[in-house]
Order: sequence, then structure tokens, then C-alpha cells
Amino acid sequence: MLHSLPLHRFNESIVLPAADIERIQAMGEPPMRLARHAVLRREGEPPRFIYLLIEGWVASSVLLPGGDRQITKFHLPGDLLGTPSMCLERTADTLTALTPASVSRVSLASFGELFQRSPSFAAAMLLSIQRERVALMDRLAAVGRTPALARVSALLLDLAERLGALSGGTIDEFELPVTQEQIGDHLGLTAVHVNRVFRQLVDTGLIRRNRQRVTLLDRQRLRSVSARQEREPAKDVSWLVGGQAGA
Amino acid sequence: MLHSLPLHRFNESIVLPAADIERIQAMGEPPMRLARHAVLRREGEPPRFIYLLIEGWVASSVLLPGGDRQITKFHLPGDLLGTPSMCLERTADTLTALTPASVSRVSLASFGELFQRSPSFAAAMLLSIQRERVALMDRLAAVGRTPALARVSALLLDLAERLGALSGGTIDEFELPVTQEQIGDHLGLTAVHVNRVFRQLVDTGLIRRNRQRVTLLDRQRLRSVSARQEREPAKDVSWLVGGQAGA
DNA sequence: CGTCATCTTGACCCAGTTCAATATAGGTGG
DNA sequence: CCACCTATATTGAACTGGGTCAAGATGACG
Repeated sequence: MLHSLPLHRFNESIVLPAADIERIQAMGEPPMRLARHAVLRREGEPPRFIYLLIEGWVASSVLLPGGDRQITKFHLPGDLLGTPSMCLERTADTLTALTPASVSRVSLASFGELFQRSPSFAAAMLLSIQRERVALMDRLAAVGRTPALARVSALLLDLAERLGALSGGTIDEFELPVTQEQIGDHLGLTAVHVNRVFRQLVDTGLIRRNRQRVTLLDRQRLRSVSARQEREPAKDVSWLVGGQAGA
Repeated sequence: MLHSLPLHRFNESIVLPAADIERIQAMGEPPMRLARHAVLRREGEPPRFIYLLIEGWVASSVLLPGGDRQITKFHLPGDLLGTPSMCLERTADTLTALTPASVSRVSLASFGELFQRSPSFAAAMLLSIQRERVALMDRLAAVGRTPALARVSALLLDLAERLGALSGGTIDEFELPVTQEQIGDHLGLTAVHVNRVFRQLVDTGLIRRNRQRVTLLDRQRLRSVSARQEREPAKDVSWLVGGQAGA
């Protein structure tokens, strides 16, 4: 029983019936604990499982032939991990715990069964994956077209927003349990340069920082330097779920 | 009746029953013709339709506040366009014809109906979107971590592969009906630099080029400089479609 | 209390950008 | 069929954001 699984990600545009919520919680195996740096799944393996992240942060990353790494997503509790690779013979992304974490493994078989059994779950999945796709498009635009300062600012705003959604409030101070090298791998920058950008953000009064705790001091200015588009989730998805009105 | 719609994208891992194929073809409105540069849908509009691309090339792009543009995908015939925005209140991507094109509009309502009615269609959609997501992850890695030469090479190989899948053969010479500026917007480069990279590819004998026709002369070397991962589509997706064996 | 990972900062370098000037090629109106 | 016009391609010269290299500093942890 995963009574501790945050469910906000499953109810973003569609409110799932209680029966579905139960089935989601039932499809996962008993949670397992991961130490920091533990590899949950390595790329190249045949995909047989996906994972519900219950607690902690996990990075999903892709390796380039040259040995460089691209972190495709910093996952927070409530996220469903490793799903992109379900369409491949061999897994594309490596899942690594950034902090001690707790995850529940889900076999593709149980996922598939729920997807087939519950139309509302299938619909919620469809929309959720499209949201991830839009996020990827936005980050691609940032990495391809914006300077380092904008990328780091955008990341901080994005994390604050997601942590807020997770806790159900607004957050402007949070723990960033992530190495500057990992931030670089996420944004297409060097650890050294990430460090310089942080310095700049502090020096210009946009954020405060001690150790890994970050405080957003001037959201307004941060937003304007970040060149980030606000994306509002669809409110009315009745075209997809038939009977149901919007959330 | 869209007897001319290429269906290869709908049968990549899952072989859809004939009834589904018919329903797909029936869900689209009569094709409309687009002139080069015509905008099919602009970002910011409420999403009400998606589009089946029957003929021609269409770009999907995202705008940054600064006015820069990121082309998220060069779409080829058979692609389903504009779907990422179905999860949003306001469309994220602009769809622009790169060549004269023919598309069939599909209301979200008919898409949703088919998605609900046909489990195999829903499954095929899920996998297809995940494939797009993996492609975005790979391009993000390329833009974030590889030099210009690798990015351009990767694009050429990717297009050759997709055009091959479309025509059902192997292709190493094709028309590239795309401006160098557009290539730049796709790869996070300047038009000027794209030009220089093309020169370099020609000078080192990797490709030939006259006007917009490109010939891949040395696939092997091209592949090694491209730093591109080959991604093999899943063969067995019976976990998702119950009865059905792999393609 | 030593060791390894991470962070910081400086000095220098380079891939790719910017700016600018020319070339080409279709496409258009007459 | 021609003269013109606009979009695109090409190339050179100079510049810069971010990378690379290297040398400490600072912690966290066993």
C-alpha cells in the first residue's frame, strides 16, 4: 500500500475516479529505498518496469557516445519515471537517485493492464506525457537559444513551481539537492559556468543561497530574465473523457 | 476519404486492426492545401484541432519571449501534427508549411472519441508520443552537448531514415526543402554557421549538395561524427495490447 | 583528522556569433 | 522575354559567451 504516493501528477487536468486512484496505488510493488547515487535503471537494458517516485529526487539522463551526459529531467515525488523508454527495445534513459529516495516499481504488464482497463487513466496518461513533451520542447528552446543566466533562472522557477504543486502552496525557498555539475548536465553548461551564473544571480540580488538552500528574492525579475513561457494546463478535456467536466 | 495518407507512423510497434485504420482515415476532414510559408496554426490559440500531414513538410516551432524561434520538429507526411498542445489551454507550437503541403484537420473531439473507442489506437498513440519524446530527449542532448558538425550530421541521417521509412526503402539522396536559417532554428545554430558546416561536410567528402538536393556520400563516417544513438522501436508490446503479438 | 567530492576563482582559449558585403536564384509584373 | 526584387546563400573579419585548465578552498563523512 503506497498511502504516501503524492497523486497531484495524476489529477492535473482530469480528476480520476477513486477506483482508478486505488488501482494506481495497487499497481506498484512495495516501495524500495535508494541511496544517493544509486542507479535505479541503466540505459541499454530492456525496458520491463517503470517507477513511481514516492520520495526524494531522481534524475533521468541520456548518454552521448562521447561520454557526455544530458540530464533530461529532475524528477520529484509523484512523478512516473522511465516511461519514455517503453516504446524501445532498449532503454534510452538512466535513472539515478540524486538524494536518498523511495520508489515503487511497476511492471509494464500492470501498467498496460490499467491503461487498457481504465479509459480515464489512459486519458490522464496521454495528457501527462504530452505535458512532459511540452516541457522538453521548452527546455530545448532554452538550451538552443538562451544564455546561461536565463537557463538557470528558468530552472529555479520551474523547480519552485513544481515543489509548490507538490506541497500545495507557493514556495520561494527550497533545498536544491543537486550538484552544480548535474545542473550543468541538465542545462547544457559546464559546472564551472553554472557556478559563475549562481554568483551573478546572488550578486544582482535575484536569489540568496547558502549551501544548497536557495531563496528566490525577486520572482518578477527572475521571470523576466528567464525567458520562460508560462504554460497553463488545459481546463476542459471533456473531448477526451466523454462524460467528465474539466478539473 | 484520405486514401493517400501514409500510415507507417501508425503501425510502428503495433499493427492496428483494419477497422482502426478506417477510423483513422475517417476522423480527418477533407484535406486542405497549404502554400509554402502558410501558417496552419499559431501558438497561443486555444487547441481545438490536430492535423494529419498527407503531403509536404511542416515545421512545428516554439517562440521565445526574446523573439527567437526554436523549431521543435520537421514533420514529414504521415505525421500527426500539433498534438503536444492538446494538454494546454493555449497552444504552445506554431505549425508552418515549409513546402506546399496537404493536411487533414482532425477535431480533438473525433480524436478523443477514437482514443476512447479503440484500445489499440490508444496504445499506438501512447507509444508514438513516447517515441517523439525520446527523439526530443536525443535532440536536447545533441543541442546541449555536441558541436555543430555533429548536429547537422545527425539531422541529415535522421531525415534520410524517416524519408526511407516513408518510402519503404533506403535513401541516401533527398531534397531538403528547408532554409539554412530554419535548420539553424532547429539545431540551435546561426544560419551563417549552418552554411559553414555544410561547406565543411562537402569539403571533407561526407555529402554532396547542389541547390537543395543532398547526397549522403559516407554514411559510416557521417554516423560516427553525428554522435547519434540508434533507437530500436520495441518489438514486443503485448504487455500493452493484451492479445496482440509484436509487429 | 584524512580523504574525496564539490565548490570557487583566475587566466586563457575557441566554437560559434555578429556584422557586413556580395552573390544567386527564383518569382513577378510588364 | 526582360528587368527587377526579394529571399536565400556565401564568405570574410572581428568579437564574445562559455569552455578549458589549473589551483586552491570547503565541507561531509568514515
